[in-house]
Amino acid sequence: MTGDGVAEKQVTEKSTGRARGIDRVIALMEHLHDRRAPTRIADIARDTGTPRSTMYELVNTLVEARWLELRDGDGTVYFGPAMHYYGSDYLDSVDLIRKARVEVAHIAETVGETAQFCTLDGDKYLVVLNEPGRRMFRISSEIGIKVPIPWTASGRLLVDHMDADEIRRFIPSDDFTLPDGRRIAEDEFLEDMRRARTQGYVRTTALVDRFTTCLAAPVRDPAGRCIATICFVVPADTTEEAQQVMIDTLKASAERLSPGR
Amino acid sequence: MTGDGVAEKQVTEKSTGRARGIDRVIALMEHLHDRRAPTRIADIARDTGTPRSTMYELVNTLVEARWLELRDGDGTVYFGPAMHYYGSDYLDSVDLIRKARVEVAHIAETVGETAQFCTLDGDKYLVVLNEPGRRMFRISSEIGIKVPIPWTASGRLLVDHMDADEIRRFIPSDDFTLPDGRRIAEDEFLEDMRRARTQGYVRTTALVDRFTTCLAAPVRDPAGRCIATICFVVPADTTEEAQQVMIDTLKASAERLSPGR
DNA sequence: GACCGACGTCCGATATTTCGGACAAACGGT
DNA sequence: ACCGTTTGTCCGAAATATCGGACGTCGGTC
Repeated sequence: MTGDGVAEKQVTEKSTGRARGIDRVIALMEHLHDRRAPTRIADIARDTGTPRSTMYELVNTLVEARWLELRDGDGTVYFGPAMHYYGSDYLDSVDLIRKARVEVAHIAETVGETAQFCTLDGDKYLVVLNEPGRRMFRISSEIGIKVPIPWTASGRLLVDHMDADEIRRFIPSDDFTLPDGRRIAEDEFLEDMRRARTQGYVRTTALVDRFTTCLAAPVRDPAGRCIATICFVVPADTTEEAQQVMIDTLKASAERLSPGR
Repeated sequence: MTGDGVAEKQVTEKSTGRARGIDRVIALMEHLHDRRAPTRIADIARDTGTPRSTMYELVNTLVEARWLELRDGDGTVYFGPAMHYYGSDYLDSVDLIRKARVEVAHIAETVGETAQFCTLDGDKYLVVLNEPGRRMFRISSEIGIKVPIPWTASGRLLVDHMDADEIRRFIPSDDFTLPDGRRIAEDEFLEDMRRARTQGYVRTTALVDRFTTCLAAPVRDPAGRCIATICFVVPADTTEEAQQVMIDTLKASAERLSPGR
C-alpha cells in the first residue's frame, strides 16, 4: 500500500454529479501531485469523486497525449513526459526563475548542499526550485507543495514588509503550529523577522525536522520588498564556519537575483 | 508579431466541428509548446481550429487552475506554474532521469559548457534535460522538441543496435536532409555509427548549426543497447585538448548512468 | 473449486457542454 | 472624429460526452 497519511479530498460536487472532462482532469492531476506517487485508476476515481468509467476514459486520452504514463505494469498511472516539457517552457519563460536556476545550480554544486528557490503562493510558502546537494538525503521533491509560512526560514523573509497586525491577518493561526504539535509564539516569529531584516539572512534549526538547519537570503524587488528567497537546507550539526560561507554565498546570489539594481 | 516560421497545424476535425474540451486543451498545450512563446487567445483558437468562444472558456478554466498564465498585460497566455510542479514530479519519478539530472548539472558546472541528456521518441531525437553552461548562448530551451535523428551526434548512438536495413526503414528519408538543404549520405551516417561504437563517443561539427560541435556518449542498458545519451554542445573552435577532457567526462558520466552494472 | 473483490470495457440515455453568432467595448490608423 | 479590426462576454440550441450499471476476466483466499 502507498497509503501514507496523504490528505484525501473529494472534488466539490455541485447540484448533480456531472462535471466537465476538463474539471475532472484538473482534479486528477492535483490528486497525483498531492499523493506524489503512481496511483491506481480506481483509487483516483474514488478519491476525486469521479465515476470509474469516466476516469478510465480520461486516463486513456491523457496517456495517449503523454500527459500521463502507465507505471510498473500494475494498473498505476503517474505524470508523463509532456508535463516536463510544458514545465520547462514555463521555467524558461519567467525571467527571475530562469536566472534563479543558474544560481541555485551553481551554489548547490559548489557548496555541495541542497539549495532551493522559494516564494509565496497565497498565504503559503512554496519551493519553486530544488537542487539536491551531493549528500542528497531528501529523495522526493517538495516542488510545488504548499507549506505554512512559520514552518520555514524563508517565510520570515517573505512577509518582511508586513507589520504585526497584517501578519496576524495574513497567516492562518493554525499555521503557527508545527507538525510535531509545538506552537511558535508570535513574538518569537516577529523577533526572527526583525533580526532577519537587519542581518540580511535567516537561520532556523529543528523547525519542521529536528536535525535540519535552514539558511535563507532575500531576493528583493526595486522597492525593497522580498519577492523570493534562495536558501540552503543542511544538517543541523554543520560547523559554524561552513554556515558562514553558505550565508555569504546566499547573500551574493540573492543580490544578483534582485531585479532592477 | 511573433511569427517565426513555426509550423501551424489544424486540429484534425472529424465529421462535425464539435470536440471534447479535453481534446481542445491538449491541442492548445501542444500549440503553445510548438510556438514556445506567449500567444494571444484568438490566435490559438484560429491555429488549433477551436471556436473562439470555446477557447476563451477553456483558457479561463486553465488560468484558474494555474495551468496557464496571462502574460504581459496584453491578451497573451502561456504555461503556468502547475505545469512546472507536475513536470518536476515526473522527473523525480523516473529513476534514470533523476540520476541524469545530477550528472548533467555536475558536468555542466565543472566544464562550464552546455550539457544535455537525450533520448528517442518514436523515430525522432529529443532533448530531455538541458543545463546551460556559463556562456549560455542558447537562450530558449529545446526541451521536448523533436529533431530528426541524423541531425544530431546522439542520434548516431541511439540507433546503434540497428543494421543498415533497419535504419533505412526506421528513419524517414526526409530526415537525412539538414535544415540548410544539404543531405547526409547514408554511408556517411553508417560510418559515423561504426566509428562511434568502437570509440565509445561521437563528435559532429556544423550539422544543424555551422559553428557548433556536439560531443555525445552512450548510456546503455544491461543488454548493451543505447537507451539515452549525455552530451556537450560547444563552439566549433573549442581546442582539441578541451574536447578530449569533455569526452572523458561524458564517458564517465554515461558509464555511471548505465543501469545494471 | 467455489467465492469474492478488483479491474477494465462496453453501451444506451440524457444532462450538459460546445458552438455559432451577436454585441459592446477597446483599439488604432488615417 | 471616423471607421475597420480585434477583444472579450453572453445566450440559446443541439450534438454529444459523461455517467451508471452491467458484464466478462483475472487472481487471490478459504
